[in-house]
Amino acid sequence: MKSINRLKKNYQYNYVYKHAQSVSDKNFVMLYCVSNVKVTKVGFSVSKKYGKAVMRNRIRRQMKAAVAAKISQIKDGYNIIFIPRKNQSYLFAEITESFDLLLHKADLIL
RNA sequence: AGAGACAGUCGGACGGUUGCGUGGGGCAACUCACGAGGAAAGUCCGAGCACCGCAGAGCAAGAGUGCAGGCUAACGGCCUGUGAAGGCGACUUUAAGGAAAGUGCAACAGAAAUAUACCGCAACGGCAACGUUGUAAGGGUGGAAAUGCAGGGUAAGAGCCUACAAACGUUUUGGCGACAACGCGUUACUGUAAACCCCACUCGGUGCAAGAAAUGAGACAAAAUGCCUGCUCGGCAUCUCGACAUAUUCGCUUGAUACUGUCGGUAACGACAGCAGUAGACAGAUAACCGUCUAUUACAGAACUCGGCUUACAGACUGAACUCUUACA
RNA sequence: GCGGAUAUGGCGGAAUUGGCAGACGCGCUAGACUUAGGAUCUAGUGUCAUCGACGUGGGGGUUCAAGUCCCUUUAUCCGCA
Repeated sequence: MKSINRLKKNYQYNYVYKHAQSVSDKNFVMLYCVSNVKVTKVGFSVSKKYGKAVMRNRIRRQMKAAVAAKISQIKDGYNIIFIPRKNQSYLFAEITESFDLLLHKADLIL
């Protein structure tokens, strides 16, 4: 995942939280909104309640890997945040499946 | 053979595809090197470093430490000892100064809780009930009742006397010392300091979001305001200020570094020589998937850096041959 | 990163300087009253092998005695930026 495709600043996250529409399934929540830049930026948020640092890092990396595989298929000009809901570990395939579903629901796939 | 005790190590490996961070090379495409832990954790201590001018002086308050000697940059850490407690033993554990400076507290029970005489025992008086005196053996209460036990002694008793033991004080000897051994004296002074306190020693504050540079916006032309944690003294800054905003650069990683050997030391550790490599991000890299190895791996993720402590931990392994029990020779 | 607080029956919340743990309120259970329900009144209500023992988030320690003092640990909450 390229550095340009990431959400970086706290104010960027706050903007998305304020203006976002949300889509969710039983495992993940996806927040998205239209950006004023042409590039799509993706961020990940894992709460402290999810687990200890190792658990949080692992789910974040898996999510990153899942998004990196599809970044070329996603429409340009959106800010997206993914949040895991449950306190459990996932298989990589489950994550990919969920993300596909969510992106289709939100109609962000080219 | 069984059961223990001690010291320590590792903590997945290899291959494939696709990726990430930092640094080097290259005009570029790209390529090369390196890339989490023993606890990175908890934040319980100690330092470095930075700023508060130097980190200052005195007083007060507050906090911490508490057997001895040593090690260390320092420490509340470590080592070797001493005492005490536990274990048949190898060995383990230990906040272990002062209760004879003072204050407080000790419920209930019990006659009495730091001072005493309820029952009792004995003598004397009395017909008797009982009284007076002596006593602290025995009884019961309690965590604790003027050391325990045996003999002598006595009206009954009592360290009143003696032996053994206990506690305390002390001469001598040994030890750097904590302390130990022997002798002598005494039998008083309940416990609690992890209650206040006393004694000895230590401690200025804030923390890398410290702080320095840069850019931009803004404010003020004011001698009073702010800072050095309370008070007193003493001092500093303000003709620019400047975390108000940006998060661009620095701080940022080679350090009281690890390993190996020799020497010194019981050891912690030190000296010398050799050799080894070096995460440094800023929404934050070290990954995703697959295959093989019996295999779905424990606890767990650096954020300025070190030294400790504490806590968590699947499984695998090593050393010295240290103790006890049983069997056989 | 730095700093602070809390934890007691089913719930809220007491317990003085260490001295009988569960005061008080809510809830729950049973009974009374009522045709019935509500309200009201009365009694009970931590666990167990029920003499008694164990119980204040978990584990140790000091003390004759610990909810209270000390150490350690877990969870939750809050503050600074």
